[in-house]
Amino acid sequence: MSTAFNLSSFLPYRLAVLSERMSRRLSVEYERTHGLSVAEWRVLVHLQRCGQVSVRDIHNCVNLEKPRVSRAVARLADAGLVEKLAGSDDGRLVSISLTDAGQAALKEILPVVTGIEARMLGALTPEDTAAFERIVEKLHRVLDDDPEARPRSRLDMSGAD
Amino acid sequence: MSTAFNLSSFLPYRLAVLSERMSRRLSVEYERTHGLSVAEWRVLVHLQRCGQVSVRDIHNCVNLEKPRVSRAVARLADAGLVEKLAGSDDGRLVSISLTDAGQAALKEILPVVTGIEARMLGALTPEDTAAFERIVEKLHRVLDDDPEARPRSRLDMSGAD
DNA sequence: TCAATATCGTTTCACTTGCAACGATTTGGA
DNA sequence: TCCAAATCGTTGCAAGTGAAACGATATTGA
Repeated sequence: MSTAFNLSSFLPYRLAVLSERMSRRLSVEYERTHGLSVAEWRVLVHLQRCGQVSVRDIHNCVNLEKPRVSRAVARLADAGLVEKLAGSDDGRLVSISLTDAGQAALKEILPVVTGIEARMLGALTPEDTAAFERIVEKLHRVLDDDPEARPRSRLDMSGAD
Repeated sequence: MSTAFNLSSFLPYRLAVLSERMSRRLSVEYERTHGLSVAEWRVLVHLQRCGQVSVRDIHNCVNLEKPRVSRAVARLADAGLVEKLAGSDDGRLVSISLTDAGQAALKEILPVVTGIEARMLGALTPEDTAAFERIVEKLHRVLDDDPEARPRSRLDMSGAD
């Protein structure tokens, strides 16, 4: 009775369960409509935002391991949603960008996905949303100070620079 | 400029990134010290709480697919941390319980893991913690009403019964 | 009673994943 | 200049994963 540990109120577990459920809900959507995986979805979104980027850039920005990015890009290129160009000045770099088909796909997916997010956010009060931001950031900060934790990618830093 | 979608402020993404980082931080701990995976860790914890249970029970309670539970239990049994007994009345059921070694392992791991959690919670004010609970529950409720979302396991229901 | 159905745990199969190693290219220093 | 070290993207490999199928056992209904 001293060691009564309750998994269902354990912070990391609660976060994992909610996150998995939410991610799954979304991925069902773009998997069914466009056959995209989570990694591919993230790559597309990042490309729309940043134009021409390298694998390394994507890796640094959307929290995906380098091989995962490489494979996601390869699949997207096969599907014609993305274009890979040999780097001009630096021969090692690969310049990745959206094709018209890729832009069209995103244009279809984005409203659906943001709609689902809106339904979630709609259940929260403005104070909730603000609190959520604050809490997520605080938890990240704890991990930032923990040498055993993975560093967080730059893009996930919330202004605190 | 109309479709300026920012992944890093997208709710499901933010949740996924934080959750992965936190889970990884924890799993590093019990992986290094006891060679446990996330699934195995969850099974152990559930057993400590519920005594003798079946695979199905675990599956329903700790958000793991059935095959994943089955394999986690098999590995734990090989490692001697868990005991599998043929069901007495119902021949299909398997009765799974902690061995002494399993209890000992948990006794070692739990303080470390709860310590990490405490460091996280320590960064939050009591209001933050309360808000977090409330927000997580609200988001779950939205998914509960979504027929496309996975149902949530009973144990993850927060009192709202 | 006995066949049809449901449930339990395991296994098969195809696929994904991360780590490490690799070849190719570039950079930096002797 | 030229070789060592670093960086980029890819791939080999071993392990993990989910969906579906499977054998075994229980339950249900005629």
